[in-house]
Amino acid sequence: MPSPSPASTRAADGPWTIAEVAEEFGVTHRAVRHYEELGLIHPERRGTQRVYHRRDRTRLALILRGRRLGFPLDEIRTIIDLYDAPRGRRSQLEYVLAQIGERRDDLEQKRHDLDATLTELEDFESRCRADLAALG
Amino acid sequence: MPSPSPASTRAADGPWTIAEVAEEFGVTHRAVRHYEELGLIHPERRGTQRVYHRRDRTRLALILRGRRLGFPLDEIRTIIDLYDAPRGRRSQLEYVLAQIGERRDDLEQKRHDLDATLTELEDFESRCRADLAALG
DNA sequence: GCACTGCTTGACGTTGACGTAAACGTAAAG
DNA sequence: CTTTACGTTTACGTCAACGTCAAGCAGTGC
Repeated sequence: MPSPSPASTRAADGPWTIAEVAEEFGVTHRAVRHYEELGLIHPERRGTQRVYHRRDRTRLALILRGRRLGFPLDEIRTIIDLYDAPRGRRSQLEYVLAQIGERRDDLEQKRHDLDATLTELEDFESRCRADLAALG
Repeated sequence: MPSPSPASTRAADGPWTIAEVAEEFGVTHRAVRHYEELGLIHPERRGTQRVYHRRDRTRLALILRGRRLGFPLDEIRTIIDLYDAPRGRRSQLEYVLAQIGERRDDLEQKRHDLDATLTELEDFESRCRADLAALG
């Protein structure tokens, strides 16, 4: 019977070491530490060592996605911090909503650029395929 | 009668100076020259001065769009050079088509990331608006 | 006890994308 | 003919995002 062995060698759901998360996300441990230096993640400390939980992995995924979209790291920080910002008072909620608006405008600009680029590229591809077909 | 005055003070369609294109595209002349140093644009020279034509402006627009999407400049160069690459021989056409494929994969990955980010952000916005409504 | 392996903290190096300052040419305006 | 407004090259500076040592701590294996 499979007992919930707590000292399993491979941590599938438990906390992770820096090497494990770095490996899993395809970045170096140096990059992970850099994100921490800039305040994008806050892993637990057990003595001197960093311990990563599911929450840190979620943030890391958001960081890397933001990076793929070309956002600078400090902007990424403000975005993901937004999700944890206090929203108890009306003024706080209104601030968060304003920030969301700005971010959305930016993202929609990017989608505009992206769609235009893809359309042009696909047009060009069609022309190339036509040329290729014309060559016999 | 409006004659085709060639010495018009504002060039609406003629060639442009570096200051004009920089102004128009919202970048510095230093940036424009930087793009030239990296081989992304090749303005004409009239003596020592740079003269920009419609072709250069088209390229500049592509450069800035690529930059907004987070592409590095040398990658942007290979992309826009692709549009001018020779496609006479079959092998050349096949190379161009392969390059197009890579670029398209990259762009579609970005669209994936972009759509996911926008969806999450809009979900979050809805929740915030609900919270705000609940506050009276 | 000691080597080995993995993690930690500095601290300096690198690359990309420009910024900035110096020093000089040039052409129209006064 | 000098001033003013742009334009040019050359060269070093800067900032972000890490890379790359160097040197030390900490549990583990024998």
